[in-house]
Amino acid sequence: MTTEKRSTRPIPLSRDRILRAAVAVADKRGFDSLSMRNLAQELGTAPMSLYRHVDNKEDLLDGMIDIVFSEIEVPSSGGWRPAMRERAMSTRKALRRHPWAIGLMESSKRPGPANLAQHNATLACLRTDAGLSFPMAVHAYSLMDSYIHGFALQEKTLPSDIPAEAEARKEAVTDDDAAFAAEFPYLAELVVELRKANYVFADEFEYGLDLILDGIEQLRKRESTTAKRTGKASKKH
Amino acid sequence: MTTEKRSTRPIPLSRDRILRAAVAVADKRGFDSLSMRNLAQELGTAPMSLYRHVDNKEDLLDGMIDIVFSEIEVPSSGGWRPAMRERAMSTRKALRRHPWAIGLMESSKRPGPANLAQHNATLACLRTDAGLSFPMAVHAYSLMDSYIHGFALQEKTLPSDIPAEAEARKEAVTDDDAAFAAEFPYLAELVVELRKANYVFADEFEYGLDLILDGIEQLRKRESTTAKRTGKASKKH
DNA sequence: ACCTGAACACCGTTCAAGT
DNA sequence: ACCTGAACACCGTTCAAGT
Repeated sequence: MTTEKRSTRPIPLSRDRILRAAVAVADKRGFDSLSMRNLAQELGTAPMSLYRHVDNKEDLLDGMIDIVFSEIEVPSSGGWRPAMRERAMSTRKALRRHPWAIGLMESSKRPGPANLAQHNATLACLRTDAGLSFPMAVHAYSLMDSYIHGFALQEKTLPSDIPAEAEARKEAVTDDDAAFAAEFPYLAELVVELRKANYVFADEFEYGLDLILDGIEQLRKRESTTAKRTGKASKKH
Repeated sequence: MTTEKRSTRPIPLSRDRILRAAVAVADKRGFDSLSMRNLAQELGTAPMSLYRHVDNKEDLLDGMIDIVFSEIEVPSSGGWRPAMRERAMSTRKALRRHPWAIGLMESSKRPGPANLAQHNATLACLRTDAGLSFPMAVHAYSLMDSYIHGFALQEKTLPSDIPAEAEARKEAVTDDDAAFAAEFPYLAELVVELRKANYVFADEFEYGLDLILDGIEQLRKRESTTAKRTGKASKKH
């Protein structure tokens, strides 16, 4: 009897359950098809029932975004470089799982607890483990996150693993193959070369990431030698 | 009389006029408030009249995006580095003017002529002026565009010129200032330091850009010495 | 007091009725 | 043949009517 009752009204609605369902819908059916009505149906309730646990759709999105942040590994100890590298890889993986979050993670007017914890831990890593001055830590942070989110953005909309140009050309072919090659010779080369090399854009990520980490490493060295030269005045900045 | 007639039916509708009006609406009133109905009203026509010049809303967006591409300076000759730098700055400026374009420029399934010309010229610059091998040119391209678009993405949604954390903290203050500083000490430091330094996020762009250009410069050097060592075999790759 | 169906002001797009 | 108003299937959210 208790079982029967449970099957009729399975699980009580809660903010957490709503948020997780919303993430699942956005992942599975795409962000555009996530609507309050749609979500309510998924949960077996009326659309208006959601508004008891969620202020409005913006609030719903804020909650969803913090779930994504909670899936990103906080930079561990054991050297700033592997820690920052791991964080970058983890962020990219999370954004691959939840591509709809890419435009939204930077905005969120009232960042959730996971968001704050993630940012705090990353700053701690750059300041303490990497030993960067405050302005340098901000430079490094901005640079890395721009790259990570920008890469995720490019990756999101690439039709397959072959860049958009390849697709473009495939359509242009119907018009005039030779004319395309004449007008855009370097794009034509791109298509041929990428196909020849069995290119996968996804592999590009680590290449750029390591180049950036090298650059930050250079900053560190430059800064620590300056610090030695100018004495403890450097600690101020 | 002719004047009177012209004032009643001012300018005939055209694809170009529709696209420019759409860009203006998105710039001025925000992307979310750009609707076919809204746009038609702006142009003084019925919503359905637009469909004579535009397949659907997706087609409209494709056209708008190519207008943005047309505003980006094609990399000029005179050294790969200033050329690529100029292109980056120009792209960032265009994305600042049209923030709604950020998520969309990478996607566009059928890239427009300005898009193709821009990509072709950039590849030409990397291959010919910078003298990079094909795979290295792709690395450099992916890296730069990830950074540029990622930065634009961060910049778009930052409430003011002060990072989101500052705003977050401002709200957290109402709760408990000391508790926030205890839980997120590095974020608390961030807020204090940024305010002290009169920090403007916009200035961050060139710092990261130059670090990346330095990295690409390194790649070039490494590649040209390898080329010397291994002879013309390097030309193959 | 709590919950929620109907209603409102919007969408993009189809389609048939008007010229 | 061309153009376009009404209509359709959707939105997020308000609000008053139901319990």
